[in-house]
Amino acid sequence: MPRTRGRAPDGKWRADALSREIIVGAAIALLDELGERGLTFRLLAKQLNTGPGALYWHVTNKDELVALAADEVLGHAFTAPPPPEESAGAGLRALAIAVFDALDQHPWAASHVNAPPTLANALRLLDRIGTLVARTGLPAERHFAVSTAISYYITGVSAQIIAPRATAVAATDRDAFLAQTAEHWEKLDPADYPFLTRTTTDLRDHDDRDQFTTGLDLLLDGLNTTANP
Amino acid sequence: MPRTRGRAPDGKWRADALSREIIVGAAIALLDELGERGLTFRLLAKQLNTGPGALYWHVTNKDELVALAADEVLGHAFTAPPPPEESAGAGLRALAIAVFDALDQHPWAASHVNAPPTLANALRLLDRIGTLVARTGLPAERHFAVSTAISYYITGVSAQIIAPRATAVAATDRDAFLAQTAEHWEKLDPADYPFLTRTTTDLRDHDDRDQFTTGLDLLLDGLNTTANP
DNA sequence: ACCTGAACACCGTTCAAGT
DNA sequence: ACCTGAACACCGTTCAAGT
Repeated sequence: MPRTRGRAPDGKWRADALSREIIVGAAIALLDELGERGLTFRLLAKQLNTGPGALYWHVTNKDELVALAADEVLGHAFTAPPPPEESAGAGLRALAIAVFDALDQHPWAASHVNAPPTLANALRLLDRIGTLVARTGLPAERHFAVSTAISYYITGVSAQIIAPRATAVAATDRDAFLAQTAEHWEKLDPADYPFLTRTTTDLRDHDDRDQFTTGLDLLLDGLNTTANP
Repeated sequence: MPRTRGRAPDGKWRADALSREIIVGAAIALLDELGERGLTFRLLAKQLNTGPGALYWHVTNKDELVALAADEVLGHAFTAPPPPEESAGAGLRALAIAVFDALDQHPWAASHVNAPPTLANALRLLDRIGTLVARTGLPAERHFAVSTAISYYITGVSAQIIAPRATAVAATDRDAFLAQTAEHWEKLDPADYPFLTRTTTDLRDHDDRDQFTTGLDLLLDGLNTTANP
């Protein structure tokens, strides 16, 4: 797993040399355009003017490639510098929303951010959460459990909300899908599903980002009352 | 998509007739044993003494088959009848834990419980959550957002916690994986990762179920203070 | 209506061989 | 050290043909 660009035998840089970063970048482009099933080593190799075998010198296998691509995308959440002095709660909220928005741009990525973190940006995310949690009044022995809980919420709930868009093709399909699901709910027996049958308009009209922040704010409220009882 | 067993031309039941339920049941067994990649239409057909083509009469494709299998597994959370009269919070907590435990037994399933729900048991889960949420003092227009938030937490965070076990083979691997990840964290620069580098023992010793309930309790605390300010 | 199984159009991955 | 591309061992899915 080299971290530098290749060099031709004569010692000069090859303009078209492969590298992990170049491969991951091209993979992200294909994933955005064609989804996870559309990403193929043959196609990726063609885009990079090589054979499929060449990629395996830089990347262990497809699972690793997709994981690297997802971590790269997660890193987009950190482009803005962390705002200086705000409350821990506000910092956690801003961080969570930045992650949601980053993953929202690349729907295939959300379900590939794994826990516990081992890749650079996932590590960074948990560390930032932990540092913010440590700033609350919470006893130290609870920092790990609470920080990972928040981290799990961010990536897990983002994946739940965003993943359907990775299957449905375009953004326009979302409305059609929701309308169809709402119709399905309307046909259910109200005796069996009293809640769903009276909630179909909310389903049609809901906003994904609001869904994410609703649960997030409940979680942070709970953190707040636990830390400052 | 037939819901009944097949019948031979002479009108008698065939003992070996296929059905959606039989196929899903056999698929669950293979998924448990071999994981998602191990489930193959050829292998599944062989187990059921048919050819792969026969399965396509009962099931649209592999995605649908795995989704049906996951929903079936989710249904295990409802085997115990809902305890009669408890507080909404206690009911939600018990329900959430029942879902976690059900998915925990079939690690491949967690990441395939999709939102918004369209299959029977996922619908049932959201309806039960909604009914419990309606029992709190929360204004009606917030019921949908809060219920789905809780539902997303349950399935999304369960998937995050449980999914790694679907890749790692046995339960013994978990300790090895955590130890290896902890070693990785220890080698990080404390200047870059102040939180992670002092939290490695918590990582080694944590319990997955506690992780799940920690965030869940924060969320329910938040719900409680929001509903009864 | 339901099942059969060969065939199609792919995959991920490996590896001897090149430079 | 890095790249090439043919070859291996599979897949999911379709479909004409059977009962």
